[in-house]
Amino acid sequence: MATANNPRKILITSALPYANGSIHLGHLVEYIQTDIWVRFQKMQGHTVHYVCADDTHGTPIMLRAEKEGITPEALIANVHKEHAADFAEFLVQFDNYYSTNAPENKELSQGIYKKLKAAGKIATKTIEQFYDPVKNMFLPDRFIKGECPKCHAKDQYGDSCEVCGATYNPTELVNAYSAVSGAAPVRKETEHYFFKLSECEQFLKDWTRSGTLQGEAANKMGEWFENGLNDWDISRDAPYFGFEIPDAPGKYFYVWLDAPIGYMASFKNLCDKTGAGDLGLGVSENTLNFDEYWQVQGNEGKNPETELYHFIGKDILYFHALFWPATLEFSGHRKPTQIFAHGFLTVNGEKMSKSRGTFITARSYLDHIKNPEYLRYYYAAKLNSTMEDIDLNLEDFVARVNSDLVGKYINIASRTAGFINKRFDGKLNPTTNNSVVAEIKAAVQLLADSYAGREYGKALREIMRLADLANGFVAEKAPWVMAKQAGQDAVLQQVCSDALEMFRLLTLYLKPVLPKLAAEIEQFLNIEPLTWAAVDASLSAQHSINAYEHLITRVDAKQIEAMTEANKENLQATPAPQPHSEQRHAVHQQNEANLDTADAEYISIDDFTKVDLRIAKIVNAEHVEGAEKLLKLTLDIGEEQSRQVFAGIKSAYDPATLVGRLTVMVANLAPRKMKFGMSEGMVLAASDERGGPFILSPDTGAQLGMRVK
RNA sequence: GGUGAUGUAGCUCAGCUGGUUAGAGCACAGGAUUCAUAAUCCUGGGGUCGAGGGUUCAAGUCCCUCUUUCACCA
Repeated sequence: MATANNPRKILITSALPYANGSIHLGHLVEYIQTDIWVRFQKMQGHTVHYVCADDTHGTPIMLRAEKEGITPEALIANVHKEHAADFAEFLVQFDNYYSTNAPENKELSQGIYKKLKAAGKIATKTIEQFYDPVKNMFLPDRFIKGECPKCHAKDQYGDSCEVCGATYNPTELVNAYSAVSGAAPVRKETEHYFFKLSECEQFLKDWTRSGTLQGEAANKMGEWFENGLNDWDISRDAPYFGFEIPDAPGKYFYVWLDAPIGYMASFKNLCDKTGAGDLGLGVSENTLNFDEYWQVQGNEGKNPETELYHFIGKDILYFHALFWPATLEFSGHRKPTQIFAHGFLTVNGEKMSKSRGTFITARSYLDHIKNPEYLRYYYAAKLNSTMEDIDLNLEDFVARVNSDLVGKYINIASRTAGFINKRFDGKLNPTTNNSVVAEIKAAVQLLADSYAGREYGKALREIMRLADLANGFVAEKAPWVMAKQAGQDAVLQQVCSDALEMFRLLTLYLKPVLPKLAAEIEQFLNIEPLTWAAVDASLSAQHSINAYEHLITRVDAKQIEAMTEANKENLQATPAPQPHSEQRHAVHQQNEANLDTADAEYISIDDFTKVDLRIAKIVNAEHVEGAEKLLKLTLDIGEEQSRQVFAGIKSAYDPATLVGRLTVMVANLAPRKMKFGMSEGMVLAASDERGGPFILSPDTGAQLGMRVK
């Protein structure tokens, strides 16, 4: 283990926010989670670098800039300024907040691409994509709109319907049109560059199981492997805002290729800035060495000298646990030490909603609630190491902040500092060997472990339990009684000094979460900035504290109301579409390579006769262990061997009632290997949102094996 | 449709490898206290741990079925 003399060298990142919108409370879960971890590690005395950047490339940004009549560069510069200010006010303390549209990133992206190419991991393939013939550009799915094929709601996106929730391919949209020009999209061939992810399967299987992911995340990855990995489409055609691919004019890197490389670029930029002060002095201790953090060192590709951690949302696990490590591996770089995925934010138990006023931007929070540390505290109280979603319950938020922070914690100082200041001129007594102080100190390891393990909720529960003890101590000693009695001065001073020592320790424990408040308290207590090692110190004899000024105020529920009201008003002004998840977007990008070409509205009779429909008798039906929706059916269609078919009808049928029934099956469907065995056909059943599934039954007289046509 | 999660007091959440009458905070009720921007302390009411079945001497905790909510994929 690293010690204070041998600090660990840690590079930490949060996911790059897209430069196409404001930071909102959902984003902040991640940045606050990461920042707390960063601050904790720094308090431990480790060498920590926390970098991030705006993710600036891609079609949405290009089009938005055009719409606003400015260059993409101007757009992302504005957004960068806004994002940086939001993060700073929420006390998210990056060591560097950069941009993916930077020379370092261009050089690194192109360099990595060249190495992947040299390693034989790049291929080209001609694919067909939707093309806007008026705008003369290829269209990502989300820029194709039309009527929902299921409920026929107008103006739905190419991947899913926001009215009925159906998901589909853009090809299924009725009367599709380009969201850019309104023209009907046409299909057009184009050559794309692919990263041969399919060849990286073994490496990735090993890597995802090597302790780099949370258990749930590793399970999730197993799912991808079962389906087999597809090659990853990493190119886009001009016009595109991004980096041009070397030796491929008119072809650009897909934004998701250069986005994670932005982690490296931001760090590179930091190294260069840091190194500038050491010109001519050789390698100073403060000089950051880029290669030390990114090149493979040591054996087996592991890097024992430095650590690399990525904090991400569970929606982009795919990119960080598959594409990213593969990209690093085959371009000769080190891989992340661990990836920490967190869940999403809900507000009052539901998805953030503009109509309910719960789609709250960082700025709006600051305008109404003012104090960012309330949100940091509340999130921390809810956060753990899993990928579960966390809920911001606004009523609970008010209650928790007021009772925990104001009522319990700050109150300890508030109720005792007055005596010290008024009666003893700010002078403290040396701390006795107080049992409550001892218990608070004894929690140090548990708390360190909780923070390190990202179990912030557990840490804060413990801290609040300790705060309760401190208040109990004050209530028991009743200093206000002593104050009225003669000859009790020394005891009074001692009790209050003890209470302030408790307060100091609690402040230390809370500092990763509440850094600004902690700094104010350090000033009040007249002490050096608290580090984790300061647990062993104490407020010593004859130490003087400064006058107590009220440190924080309660939140008024009216502020919350005003905030949600204000955000409801925003809805009228900006009818912006609900942002699509990055995951969905990106995976559809990938699937574009696999689009079926034949998609005519009519099929010929020949097409139909290809389907061999038969009357089948259900000779057996049973539950499948481990399957949530499947029944295993044994079907007789008059052949020598009966067929085994897995059907997703468990929700509607009890197996016992099915045995003996006649139904209709597709007899010539290619057998498919499923998790529970081979499925050798398909049973027909009707269903939609009104109910189902309902399996088909032939009219009386039909015999098993008869052809349906 | 598949997969990964999830469902514990009014609200937000703890409950590790199964083990005494299921916990906390908030809210609520009663009492104490007045140092503290009505904060604090003590006591109390409140839960068939999503439903059903099973394993076990013993299950919130393990297994099966159904179901809720969320996410990813098809």
